Amino acid sequence: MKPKREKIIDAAIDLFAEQGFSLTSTAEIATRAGVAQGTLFYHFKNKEGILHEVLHRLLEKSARAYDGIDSLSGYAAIESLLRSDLTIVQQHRQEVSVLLRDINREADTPGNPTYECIAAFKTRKFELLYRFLRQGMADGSIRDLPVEETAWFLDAAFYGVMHSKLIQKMPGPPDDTQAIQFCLAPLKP
Amino acid sequence: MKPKREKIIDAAIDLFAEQGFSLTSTAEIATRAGVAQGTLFYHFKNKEGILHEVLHRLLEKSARAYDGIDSLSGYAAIESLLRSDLTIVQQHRQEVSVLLRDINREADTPGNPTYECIAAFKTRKFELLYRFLRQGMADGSIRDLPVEETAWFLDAAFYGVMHSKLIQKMPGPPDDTQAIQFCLAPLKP
Amino acid sequence: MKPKREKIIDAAIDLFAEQGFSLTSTAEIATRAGVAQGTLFYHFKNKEGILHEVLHRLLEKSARAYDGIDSLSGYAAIESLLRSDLTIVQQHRQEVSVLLRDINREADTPGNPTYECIAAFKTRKFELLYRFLRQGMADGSIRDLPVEETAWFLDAAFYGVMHSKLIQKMPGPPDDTQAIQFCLAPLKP
Amino acid sequence: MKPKREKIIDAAIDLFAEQGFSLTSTAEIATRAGVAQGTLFYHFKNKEGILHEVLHRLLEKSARAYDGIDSLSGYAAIESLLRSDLTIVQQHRQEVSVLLRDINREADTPGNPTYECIAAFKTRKFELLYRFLRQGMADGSIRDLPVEETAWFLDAAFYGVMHSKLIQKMPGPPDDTQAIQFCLAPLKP
DNA sequence: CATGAATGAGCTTTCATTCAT
DNA sequence: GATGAATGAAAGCTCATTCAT
Repeated sequence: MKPKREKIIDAAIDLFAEQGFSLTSTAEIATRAGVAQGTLFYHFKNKEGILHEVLHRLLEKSARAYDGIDSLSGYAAIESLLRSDLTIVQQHRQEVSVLLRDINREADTPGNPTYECIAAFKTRKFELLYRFLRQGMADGSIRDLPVEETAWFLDAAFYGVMHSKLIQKMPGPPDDTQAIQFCLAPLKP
Repeated sequence: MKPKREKIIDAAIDLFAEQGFSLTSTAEIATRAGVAQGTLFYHFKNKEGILHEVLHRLLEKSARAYDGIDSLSGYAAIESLLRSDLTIVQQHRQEVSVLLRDINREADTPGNPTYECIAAFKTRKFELLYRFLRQGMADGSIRDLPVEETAWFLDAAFYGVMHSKLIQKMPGPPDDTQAIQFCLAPLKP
Repeated sequence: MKPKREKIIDAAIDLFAEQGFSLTSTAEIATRAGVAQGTLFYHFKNKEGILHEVLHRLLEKSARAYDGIDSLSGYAAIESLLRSDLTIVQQHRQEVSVLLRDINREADTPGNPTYECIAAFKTRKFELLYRFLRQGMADGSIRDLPVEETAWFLDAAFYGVMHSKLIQKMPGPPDDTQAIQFCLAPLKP
Repeated sequence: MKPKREKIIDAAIDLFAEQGFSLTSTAEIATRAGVAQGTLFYHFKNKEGILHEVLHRLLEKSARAYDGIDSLSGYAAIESLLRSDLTIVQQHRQEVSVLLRDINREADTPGNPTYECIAAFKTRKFELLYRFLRQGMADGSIRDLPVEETAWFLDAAFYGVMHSKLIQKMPGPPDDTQAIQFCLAPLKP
């Protein structure tokens, strides 16, 4: 049988994804996981600790997935980066939903470990976006644009697309490939 | 002096925008508004009722602002629509922050009046997007694209841009005009 | 009918005196006071706040009672001071029990308002003890002794006597007058 | 290496002395002792059991130390008895702190083994005090006083002195010899 | 001997809401 | 119109203790 620690995480992911962090009670998590309330606090420091573990795992994996991207045209690298994110989303719909819901969450203040976790990931992502954008402008695969603002838009648009799809569940979304093409449209020379 | 009802709404807007709905207590609203706790429930059915009024006013105004848009090329109409939203954002930063924070909020379920309010606005917005996109493809100002998916993207990207700016407060955002150009890039023939 | 705030304090005094602060639950206080649990936290910031009010009132009264002492021989002044304390004890057995029990209590750390309250009282008491001891040595009613150490002993011995009587409930205590004579024995010329 | 049982007791003594019994958790004891939580309950029936062992050892030793006192003037015997206690305090500051803190503790009710332990020690101590006081009054080294009340005061004053010094940590204490002289002052003929 | 995962009763506190005035 | 005292359900969390290994 799965260890109880994992059962807690699984239950929490589902509940956080459906209802958000603050509307999910620890009692609910315990019930869904099939463990006693106290067991949550044996395995995790507090409720926040469960969220942290979920997001930490997700962001670690996301960041590692960026490592493979390389030696392409700048445009193709950007495209790969978005595809990499998309793959994570497909594999971890629920966890990503948790992230999207609670990225701008309560107590999400510098010093908070989860905040730092997210900030570190964002920093890494923007480093790559900057590098690839510059590379693309050099190799001609991307047209001339202000690097910082463009990276900002790519991140924001991708966030919006994922949020509309996973959280707001707006009907009639484009398929993933097309969504990426839309986001990348401003880069085309 | 301002009627207490308005003072409550003003207080609630600020607090919801800063902290989100669920982290703001009714006691906090009462204190900030300078009224007694009971007064909130004299003027509003419940806490949700305050939020509803805030969002209702905002969405009414946003929808009315769409009325002026007309008789342009399809592309220019879409651009006007986004500019209209942008104007609202500039005039009502705080209220928009509330909307963005809590659009995917607790109890946001069909039947809930606030949900219906948002749904009605979205329906109206998409109607216009569909019409203008078709118009633009007919008049040649927009290249040939699947209407529904494109509208979906425009809405999602705009949401992402506003969220990054107002809620996540990501550094280095493009200015408003450029942000709109980025969103509209896929439409260019 | 007594206001609920007072009923809470009365209930708390009895329970704290019997069981000590940390072994008394807020549920118990509420039940004994005949109010709902939430009512405690409407009237007091937290459980500690109730204790603070109890001790604050007691120490204020004790300190005020010192004001009458004056214009006697040093020895008689010291005696009056101990009698003053004794009168408070007789009038407020339960509250004094709370103080004796929890004077060396949990979280009783500088900065804590209750701690400061007790510290201020002790400072006042020692000021008087010092003054009266010096006066007594000058007027010959007290024999020559190191002032600081003697005051320390008077306070400690009186504490011990009250503790044995009220908390430890040791059998066979001397009557109050005799207890005071015992404490004062070292002062006799 | 020390057996784990002893390491647990050592850890408990320190923690109980610093924080008191009820504010010290078994988890804390286990950590400080470097053993697993379960190990506590292998060696002791429950948390109370650890306290019992600590106090039992201390009181045994204190009582044994009384055995040497004899064949002196009554006054000298009383003085020896207090000195004996003082020696124990010097050798076992921490354990004595535990006793002073928790002598009037939770669940300290007849029937409780720790209570009986303390009661037995007190009985023994008072037997000696009575005997020595009578002896002193007979041999003229102590002036005529009611035996029971005087013994009561000696115990209470000594308790107060130790409490002020070890627990309340009042500044400016007399040295040990002087403290004893103060306590004994009422006995002087 | 010793472990440590697991428990569940109990704790203090928060808070939206009610209602007599 | 407005108040504020009062409520009670529910929250997150602690902790002594048990038990299979």
